[in-house]
Amino acid sequence: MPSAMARVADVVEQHPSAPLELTITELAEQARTSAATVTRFCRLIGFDGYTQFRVRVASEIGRASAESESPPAPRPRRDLAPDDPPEVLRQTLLETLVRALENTAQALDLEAIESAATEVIGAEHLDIYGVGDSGIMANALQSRLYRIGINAHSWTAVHDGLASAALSGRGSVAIGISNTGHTADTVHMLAEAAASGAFTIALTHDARSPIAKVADVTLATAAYVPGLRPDDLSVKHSQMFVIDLLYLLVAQHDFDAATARLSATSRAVAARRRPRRHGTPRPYRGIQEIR
Amino acid sequence: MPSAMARVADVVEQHPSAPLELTITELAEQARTSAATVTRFCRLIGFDGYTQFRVRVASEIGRASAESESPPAPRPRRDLAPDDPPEVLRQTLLETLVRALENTAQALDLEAIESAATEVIGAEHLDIYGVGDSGIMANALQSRLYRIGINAHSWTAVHDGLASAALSGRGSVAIGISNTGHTADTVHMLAEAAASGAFTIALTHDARSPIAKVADVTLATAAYVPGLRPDDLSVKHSQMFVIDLLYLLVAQHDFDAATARLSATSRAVAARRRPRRHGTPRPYRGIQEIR
DNA sequence: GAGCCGATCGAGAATATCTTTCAGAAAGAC
DNA sequence: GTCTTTCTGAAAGATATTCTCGATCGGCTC
Repeated sequence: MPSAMARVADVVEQHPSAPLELTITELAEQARTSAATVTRFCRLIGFDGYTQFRVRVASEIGRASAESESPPAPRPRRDLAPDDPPEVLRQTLLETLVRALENTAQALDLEAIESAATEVIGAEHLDIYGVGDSGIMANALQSRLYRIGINAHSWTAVHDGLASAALSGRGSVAIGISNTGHTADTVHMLAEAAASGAFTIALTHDARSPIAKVADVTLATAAYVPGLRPDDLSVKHSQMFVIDLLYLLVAQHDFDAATARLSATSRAVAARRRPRRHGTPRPYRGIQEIR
Repeated sequence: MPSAMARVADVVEQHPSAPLELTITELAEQARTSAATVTRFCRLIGFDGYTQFRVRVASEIGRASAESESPPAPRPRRDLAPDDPPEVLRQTLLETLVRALENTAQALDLEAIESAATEVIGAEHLDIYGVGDSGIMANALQSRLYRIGINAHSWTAVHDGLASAALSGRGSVAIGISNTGHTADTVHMLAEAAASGAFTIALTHDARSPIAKVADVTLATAAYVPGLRPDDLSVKHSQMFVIDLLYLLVAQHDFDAATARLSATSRAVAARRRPRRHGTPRPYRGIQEIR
């Protein structure tokens, strides 16, 4: 986030009720910036302007105070600290991840993911690019899609990926995965695929990053996050959530065929299993929630 | 109350959220009166003006909605259905995953994972086994641990894994990942490592499965789930949660060294990035939550 | 019934608040 | 290095809110 706007964010974070008491000009002074920047800040985080932002803040504060009066004391948001005992670590991690998933679900552009799913369904050829950690995600997506009959390939090395991208054409679809959206290799592969005529989909945290610029459709894996770092644990969960949903939308398209194929792969894998100790394996029943 | 003001009061009573959405002029129109009267009305009931009144109304509404939601509508647990519209799919998936994470956190044996972390920290040699989808998780864990200085290898092919397992000995640690706990290859690799003298850790959904029997420590990724199917989307999130926590516990052990190493890998990767468009990259500050 | 008084009201002026525009500065791309 | 793009605050512009003041109305007294 640009620094002047970040200062506004800081002030709001420090004094959540500031927007209620201050005019836009006063708030701007607090943040050592101009009213114009405050307006821009409100826009950036999704409001029409300062007034709407203020209304929302007021409503949140009302909500928070109502909740704080009722028993379940909301623990303050905590960072992970090096000397946390395991119980705290577990709880903090859980809360962080749950919040990340909720944010991701909230921010996800359903139209974008639907159109991505439509393209994937109609694809004659599907490449998935990702390097490093995102390469692992690329593999996960590939293996999942493959199992429901989508002829996907995942490429985690730039040379191989570029070769495949060059072979793309009309009817091809390419998905590039990059947390930061700045990973040169991935951007390169996706751009090459686009140049060859493929429909391109970017999966990234930053909807304004280079990879988003070369993509026809961008799936943001979370709302804007300042200071993203490569080891952020929640990032993977967010990415996987988007991948899950994409997979479900694709599988939905031809539900019966997808479950039949899953059943077949399941049987094939079962032969490599040690027998169960009790009960008989249940018949495959389709894409459902586990209990 | 004078009649014009009473009309204002009526409008507000009928549509409590009206002041949030309407300007003072619009609200005045609704009440068939003038803006001046609305201001007088706000004064009459004790506010400085329309803006303060609006803030208070927003806050009250937030409070009310918080209370009405208070028991966060325990929506009946839903399965994913083939004809769900995307909004429902998103929400159902979110709820499913959140529940899975909560269950996993709840069921996790902290002592077990602490002792696993201790062994990993002291390991001279660390093998991670997993095939299929669990192989992807094995890779994810390996890459994470490697980056904080744990000399880990992941093996996703049984022959290679067996070779490495055979080379294990005292001071070696082996982690086997298998959803079902019945994957013959993974069980085989872990058993071989155990036979060679390695300390063995199993990561599985089923604490009573074959893989758990050959392991010194078993980390259950959730309570026992009958009828596990390979495409269950929540399984990966649960596994990843356990992996995250294991990683954090290991990283905690030597926090400074871990962050220093992460910083180094981060810098190395940065060279492969396209430069950022604005702002300077923040210095690496350790394992913290993202905002 | 006429005249007076105070309460209430709305129109428009005055002010405060918010948004947009614009041009310079800074950062990034090439 | 140059050329873009992005970010920023100042000031203009637009809008929203409040204030002023004269008009209206109902009730009261004479």
